[in-house]
Amino acid sequence: MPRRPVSRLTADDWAGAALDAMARGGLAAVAVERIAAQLGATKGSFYWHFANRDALIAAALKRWETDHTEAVIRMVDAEPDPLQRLRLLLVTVIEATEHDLLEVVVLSTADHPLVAPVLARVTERRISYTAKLFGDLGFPPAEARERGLLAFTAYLGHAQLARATPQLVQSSSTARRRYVDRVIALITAR
Amino acid sequence: MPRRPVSRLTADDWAGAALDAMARGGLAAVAVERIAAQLGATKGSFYWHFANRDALIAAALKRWETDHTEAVIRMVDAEPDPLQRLRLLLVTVIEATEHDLLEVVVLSTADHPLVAPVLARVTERRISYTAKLFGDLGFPPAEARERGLLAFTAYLGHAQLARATPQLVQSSSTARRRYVDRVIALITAR
DNA sequence: CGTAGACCATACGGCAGCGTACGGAGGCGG
DNA sequence: CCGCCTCCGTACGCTGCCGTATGGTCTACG
Repeated sequence: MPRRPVSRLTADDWAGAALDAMARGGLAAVAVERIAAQLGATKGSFYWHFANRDALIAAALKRWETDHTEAVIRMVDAEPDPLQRLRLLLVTVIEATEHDLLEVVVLSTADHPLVAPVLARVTERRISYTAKLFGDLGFPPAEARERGLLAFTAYLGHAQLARATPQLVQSSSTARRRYVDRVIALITAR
Repeated sequence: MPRRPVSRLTADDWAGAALDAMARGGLAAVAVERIAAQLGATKGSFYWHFANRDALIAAALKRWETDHTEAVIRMVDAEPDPLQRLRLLLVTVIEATEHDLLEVVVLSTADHPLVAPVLARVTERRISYTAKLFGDLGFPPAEARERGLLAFTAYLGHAQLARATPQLVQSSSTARRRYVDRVIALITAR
């Protein structure tokens, strides 16, 4: 079993550093030389592990795709009560948008050719899971899908609003809870 | 009264061209030399009218701020019936996001230092107007504000969804109308 | 111990974009 | 007709970034 020396870097190290840079400065911050410097290496190392910059972006996005969405779904799905599941999901993801810049950065680059397909998959996965939650609440499939989509747009809108006017989005946990309660009340009304 | 010869350009010409470029390729497309070429001029002209690139971006954003938001508000405000006013607003802005890329481009650059303050002002203006519409419907001020904010996040979320997964957002006018109806029904429920 | 291969640093070429220097054209008043 | 002021084209330097070429170093392994 080969032990990896600290001085050597793996492709995953680069992908992780790329995600960090992306969270801080957007897709434009994923620059080979800058990340190399911040990693204490040079481009020579990078171009050994990756063909080009696009390959790095793709790797970072793949990691984001597998790590974030599925982890949240697994965590939420452990909650037994259907209504509490929905509430837990909304609270979790809305809270996440306030410290996890990555979410909103990916959103802001939706039209990038490398981002678009990943984002489309993640979005579809999230909406269908949310729709499933409404199905668990007893709504028929079509209706569940529609309400799930509404819940998702409420989430997206809140995330965007937090960026556009942070001062309007009170970040206290009670305020967040009130917002979620309001959304849930409206969106589960029969 | 000095007549302006066609060969000469004004600062407003540059701002307009910058908005066009921005609508097509985002903030990164607002490049001095590229816009100059597309305008049939060179940088020499540009740096006579503007100090630097940031000044051009600022001018373009100012024009967007004054032109778009107020125009929509004036148009919507001509509708006499309060409920129809709300419906007209939602239909108009949601439809607008499908052919007016500018909206969503500005959103996607929310964290840019030049964009942030403009976007904050525009957002606050829009939310407060939407809140006023709910006030017209008879809701008390605090409640109107809260519902206005919800309506606005529904709009933002839909705009983001249209970018993330265009295939999920049916662009037919009837589908759009159904979505708006659903949102209004939920959001005006007492 | 020695060699092959994995890994990386250095150096280079190229491109795109910003900003500056400067000269020239063209209208307009004197 | 002449000079001035406005406006613009040309040429240049600089920086940041991508990608390549090439040689060096370290490690596993025979």
